[in-house]
Amino acid sequence: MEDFFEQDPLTCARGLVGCQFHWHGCVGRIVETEAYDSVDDPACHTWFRPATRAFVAKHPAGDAYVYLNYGVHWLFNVLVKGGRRSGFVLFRALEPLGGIELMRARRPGVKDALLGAGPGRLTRALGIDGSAHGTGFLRATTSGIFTGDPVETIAGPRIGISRATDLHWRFGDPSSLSLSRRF
DNA sequence: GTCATGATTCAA
DNA sequence: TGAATCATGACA
Repeated sequence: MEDFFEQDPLTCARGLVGCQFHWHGCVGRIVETEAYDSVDDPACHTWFRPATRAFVAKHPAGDAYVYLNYGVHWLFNVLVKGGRRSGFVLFRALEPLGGIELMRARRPGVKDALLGAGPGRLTRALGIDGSAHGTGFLRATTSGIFTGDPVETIAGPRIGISRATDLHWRFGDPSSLSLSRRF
């Protein structure tokens, strides 16, 4: 699966929709992603953060890039490099498939379909925080990504960014009930 | 729909 | 020192 991330970010982001994301006892179906290009994408952290450019240079494809957004929520990305272009894929939403009890325990009172319906909710449901940053989670035994059944995947503008809003680099399964927002 | 929340990075 | 930031939940 590591060579999967040796493509361009758009191909990776689109191809991940419908895949299964395993994370230390929990499993979810990825239903929403976004692509970021490390070179000519003003919305990518590499555009304005030297530390992120260093991360791209030092880490292999498939390593996790995790950071705290708005001082409140951890966001989970995967490094893409080695193909025609490098960048990141942001995991924005997933449907719980396994280990749901663990997710519920982390988010008391939240409906199952909403446990992973957003990039911040996703990390909280899975228990992801800064300790996952820079790890090669694809090579671990209790985490990884596996192909699932093919699904319809559509594209739309990325969410929450102020630059390059014309690029339709958000991908998702429009039939999912666990999207962070409707397409 | 509005609004408060509040860590980290980086430039000034 | 301060501006910017790939969001969420509570409330009306």
